[in-house]
Amino acid sequence: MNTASDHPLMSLVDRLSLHSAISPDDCASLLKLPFRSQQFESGNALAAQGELRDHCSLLVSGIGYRYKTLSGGLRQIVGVCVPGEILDLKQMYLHQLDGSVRALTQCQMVSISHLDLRQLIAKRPNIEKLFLTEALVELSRSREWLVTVGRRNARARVAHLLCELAFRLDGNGSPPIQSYLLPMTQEQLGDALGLTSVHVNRTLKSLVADGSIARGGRWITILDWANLASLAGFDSRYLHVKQVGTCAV
Amino acid sequence: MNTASDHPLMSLVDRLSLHSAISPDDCASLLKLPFRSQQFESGNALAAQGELRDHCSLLVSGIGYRYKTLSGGLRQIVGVCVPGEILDLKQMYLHQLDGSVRALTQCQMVSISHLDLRQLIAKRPNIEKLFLTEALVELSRSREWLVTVGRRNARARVAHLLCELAFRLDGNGSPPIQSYLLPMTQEQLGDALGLTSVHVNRTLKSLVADGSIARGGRWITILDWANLASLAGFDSRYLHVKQVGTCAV
DNA sequence: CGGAATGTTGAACCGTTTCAAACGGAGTGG
DNA sequence: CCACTCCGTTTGAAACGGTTCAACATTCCG
Repeated sequence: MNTASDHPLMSLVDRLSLHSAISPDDCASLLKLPFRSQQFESGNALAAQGELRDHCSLLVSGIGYRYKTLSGGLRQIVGVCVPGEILDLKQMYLHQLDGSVRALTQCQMVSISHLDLRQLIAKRPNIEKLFLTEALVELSRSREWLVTVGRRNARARVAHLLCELAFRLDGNGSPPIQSYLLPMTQEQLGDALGLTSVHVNRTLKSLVADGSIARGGRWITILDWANLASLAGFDSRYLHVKQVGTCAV
Repeated sequence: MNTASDHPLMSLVDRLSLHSAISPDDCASLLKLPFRSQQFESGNALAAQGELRDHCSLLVSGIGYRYKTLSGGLRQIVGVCVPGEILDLKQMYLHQLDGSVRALTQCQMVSISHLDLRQLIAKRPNIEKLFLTEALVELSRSREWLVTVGRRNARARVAHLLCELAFRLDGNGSPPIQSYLLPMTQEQLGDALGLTSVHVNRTLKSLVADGSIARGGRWITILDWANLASLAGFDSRYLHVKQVGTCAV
């Protein structure tokens, strides 16, 4: 089900092909890009250092999160990053970065120079179209997240995030996984959902109480997908994943 | 200060050039696109009808808003649209639309066929780069909005939106305007900020009470920009507007 | 083993919502 | 010109969802 290959850039190809058709030629030329690889421990900032300034960062394995910090020290997590995502496209096109990215789990990241990427795009403009498509999907996720935080109550917020993670954590467009290791603390869940870690805790317990999920440590099992999804108001279309499996919701 | 031209597509060129450099050739070829124009009254859905299905919609004048509706009837406004914005790029690249757009004021909209646009892009790939840049700026705004709704209290939320509107409503990259007609009802403000219209009302009054703003009907005057911006935690960089004026904040 | 980070629980508190009623202005028809 | 209606705004009082603070339990990790 997953494309078998240990080439780091294959993660990018896999991800792009979730949302668009990608030609063999485009794929081949992407895989020819020069890159430098780095490892990051959980909790560290996912950012290229020093001489890699004019580079794009690609998350190859592991999970990360995007966040912004308020002056008062409050933090809002604005996105979860999965393998194949380019972490700082914005910097390449806008020469300015707002927000930061950190590793939730141990991560492998790859740096590709803007120059190489621009040369590739000049030769194969379709690559830029793929990037645009990715940006639009990310925008779509961001807007749904906004709905979650703005208009859903705590139970629906937590449920919605659990549903999204079930779809995204294995990252190959298959139906939602039914059981997974939550990659974030309850405090991070709170920062993502606009809640307190205390209230996230109580909400998780209430979801367990009515049998929607089961929980062992950070291990989440979705016991009743239909119930959880309806409670969350979850409609997977906003993820814009070309359905390959047989997933109703 | 505004580019003087009554060609509808000039609004697009103006907007694109807020965030990127745009060559005279690209500009000229954009202006040659065939289009069809439509008017919409305040409150109406901004969407091309029937035979204009495979078209992109460009907002030429007026203000609109994007929103998503929950099953329970609750609504979250996820963006404000100003002239020059393409309303449904997503549909062109992802063949699927989530969310809707409505007119806040009377709007002029122009439709451009996907086919024409694709042909233009094939000839001038740089146009796609401009669209990508726009999408990234919109993503940036969407994330800041998420911070607003997730982690700011009611006063900061309202203040932040007022600051953003001061920057965007006249739409040509100049310093924030100090006085403007709020294009939305308090209920719409609430739907945008994840608040109740009742509480928006009280919050506006409290902003008036401490002298940050003045208000006459829907007319908003920012009396103390520094105060309002600091109260909101507003940092205009997320708008990614190439500063032309002399604006500190 | 010890210490730090994360998770859990209770009780009091507070920002925001809810509900309900009244007010104001704009537009319409008599 | 008045009466009427509609829509948005304003105000008050009560209720609620979520926060805060603080203490304790647990897990993780060196």
